[in-house]
Amino acid sequence: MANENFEEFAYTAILGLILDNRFKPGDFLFETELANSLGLSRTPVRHALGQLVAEGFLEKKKKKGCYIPDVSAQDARQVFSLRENIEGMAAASAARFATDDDICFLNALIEKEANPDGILSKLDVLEINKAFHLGIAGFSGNRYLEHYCRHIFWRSNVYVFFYDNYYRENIDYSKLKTPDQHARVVAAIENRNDEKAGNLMKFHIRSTYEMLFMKLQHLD
Amino acid sequence: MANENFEEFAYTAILGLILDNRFKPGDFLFETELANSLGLSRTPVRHALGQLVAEGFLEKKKKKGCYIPDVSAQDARQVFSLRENIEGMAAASAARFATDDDICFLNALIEKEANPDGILSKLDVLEINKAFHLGIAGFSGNRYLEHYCRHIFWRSNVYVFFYDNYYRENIDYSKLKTPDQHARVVAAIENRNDEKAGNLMKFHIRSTYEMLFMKLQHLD
DNA sequence: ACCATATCTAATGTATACATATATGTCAAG
DNA sequence: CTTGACATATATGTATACATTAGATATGGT
Repeated sequence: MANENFEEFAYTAILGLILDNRFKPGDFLFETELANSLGLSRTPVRHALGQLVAEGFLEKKKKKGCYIPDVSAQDARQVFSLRENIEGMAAASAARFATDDDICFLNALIEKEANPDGILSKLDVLEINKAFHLGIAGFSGNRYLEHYCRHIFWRSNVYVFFYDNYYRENIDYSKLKTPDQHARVVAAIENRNDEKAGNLMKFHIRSTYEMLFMKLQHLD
Repeated sequence: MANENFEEFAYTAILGLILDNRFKPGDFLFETELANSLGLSRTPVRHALGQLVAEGFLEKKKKKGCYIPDVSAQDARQVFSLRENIEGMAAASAARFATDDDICFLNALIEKEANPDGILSKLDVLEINKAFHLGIAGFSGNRYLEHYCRHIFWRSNVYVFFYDNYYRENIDYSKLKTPDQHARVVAAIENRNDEKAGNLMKFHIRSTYEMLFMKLQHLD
């Protein structure tokens, strides 16, 4: 990945800024400002913003700009209800189509998740979580389903980033129940039990949502 | 939608060209060429292509360009298997959340479908079909699900346009089984039977796929 | 004839100048 | 004090010129 171009650089850089809590929901991301701060022209920045909008990570008002999507309890319900079903499908499909290599990859992930060398930074956790969810999406063997997973994953992460405890306080991640839930999904995939894999994934996502739920009450 | 800008115009225009089979799988879509033929500069065209790539309609090679993904029996399977589940979800959701007005709208559609005044042109059929599927998507009450429905609907229509009998020969549309299947879905929604609505929609889409299936064999 | 290497070309990648629309603020009328 | 028309600033939308590079073609040594 040494030869990434400015568009790709801008894309990851902007994503990094968002994950770094540099913006709050509703904030606009100005092309000019980003271009200056990244030392680029507006062109690649604009392209990157377009991708982020297409992927659902940002929203856009015509002739106004891109902004961090506004959050509401109702929106969260829609997002997570859909994510539950979409990723449930992906996990079930992965249980049927994942190769042995794919499953090794997932097992390596949950091993690192449960027994990390050293403490996991927030960025590490994001990386692992992303690899897990998008990995399974990819192993579903359906490129369109993978695409939807990617979209709804990022969209729901707006909530996770801003309301999940782990991203606000310093908690020992490996002690949370998330790694265990991940492990059980992978086990079901390894056993080629598609129905169980789907249901465990749905449960995992619903569990994440319910953890956020109380913190979202005030949004209604 | 009178005030759409050039980026949106380019987006729909390019989509139209693809659905019109103006390119064959593997063909590159050149920015310069499209810009000239649409009477625009490369900038909005490039943006539109970026969206289409982000949405999975096109693929892209760095520094080379965007091209039509391979059409194949396997791809059709992926598309329709996903569409079945996505639109199934939407129909089930619509059975719970559609307003009485929404249901009136759907009933008017199936009435026009079963008893058209005069013969229905291919474009009429497309229009009705679009209104039915995207209508239900909208009545699901989930804007993200609606977005996915819209996407997979158009993507699957690449196959429908070129392999469905109705679009190749002159058949009396109201005598096909499609209108009846539509009607039964609407009835289930009207009865607020979400599970049945979902299953009937899945059946309808699977039925469409199976009608195409034989004609797709040679693609493998 | 074959393969490696140099050259060329056409399309993408990037910067920049300019056009246009939205939001905000000002000011006068009610 | 509120309201509405109008001016203005600012950020997006668009066109265009230029830079870069992947792939095609030509070249030349074996």
